[in-house]
Amino acid sequence: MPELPEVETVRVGLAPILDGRLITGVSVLHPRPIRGQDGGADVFVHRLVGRTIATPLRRGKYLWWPLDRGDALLAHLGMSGQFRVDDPAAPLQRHARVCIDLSGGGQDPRTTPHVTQVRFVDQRMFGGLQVSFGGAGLPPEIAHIARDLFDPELDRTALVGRIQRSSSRIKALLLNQSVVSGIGNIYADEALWRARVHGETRGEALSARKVHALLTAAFDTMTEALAQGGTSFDTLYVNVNGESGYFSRRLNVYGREGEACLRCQTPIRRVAFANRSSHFCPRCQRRG
DNA sequence: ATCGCGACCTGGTTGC
DNA sequence: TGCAACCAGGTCGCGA
Repeated sequence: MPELPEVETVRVGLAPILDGRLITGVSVLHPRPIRGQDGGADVFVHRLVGRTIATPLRRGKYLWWPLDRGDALLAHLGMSGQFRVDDPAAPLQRHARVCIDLSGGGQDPRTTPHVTQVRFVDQRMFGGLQVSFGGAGLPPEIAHIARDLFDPELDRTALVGRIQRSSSRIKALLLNQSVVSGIGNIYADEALWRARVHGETRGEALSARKVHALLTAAFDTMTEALAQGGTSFDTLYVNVNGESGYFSRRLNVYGREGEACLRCQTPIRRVAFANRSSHFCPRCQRRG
């Protein structure tokens, strides 16, 4: 569910809560979200308690909290994962899976209470947490994840070239996290609509100019979504305070099957694509 | 190299 | 009202 703008909203929300805080306790309420942890819950807890956290980082849809010995708590929200910041005495959310107690001063003691609990809440449990030993840089578990469009070190020319050399369909390339990360089904459909590209066009059939326009469309869509606090259809996606974003009001094609295209009034179509749905305008977005 | 598919999960909505 | 089928924004691994 959460794509780059939603994960970045969570990262920004967590930053002042986590930076400089000490982990005083961890409780694993369900084993599923730490399935990737070698050694299971005991090791997970042992490696976190007593550690100090730095500012959280992100690549694509992955988030990690650097810890004081060069390792990190690596997290993916999956389809329904949330990080919630609560008073430890507040009632547990129904799908709370892991609770992490923090103490010590945050950056701003007026807004960060002395004792806080960060809860990983995940209804469907496609998300996960694990301690990674990658050193200060990118956790090795996500070495295959390409830079995202918000990454200042992204080599856009190389990315355009990679896309143009591929016989894959452009929507599959946008969704492939080892090509460019952070884009999921919603923003892929939105970017393709904005750039007037049919998702089944092969990468090799697109001009460099068109690929650039498509990447710019994806970047702009995600930038606008981030400014709105992310996209949400319901309470499944929320920020660290449990609030939903407003970008769903601005979606141009996603979820608009049968409704008029906002450019040409042609009814938006929905078709199956790689085990999910694609939404597009059959007039604005012609196959290449 | 690429694709479709199933698996991993829960729960809300839809239709009979 | 009950119940089954279908749907959901992600990722991984399999076999073709």
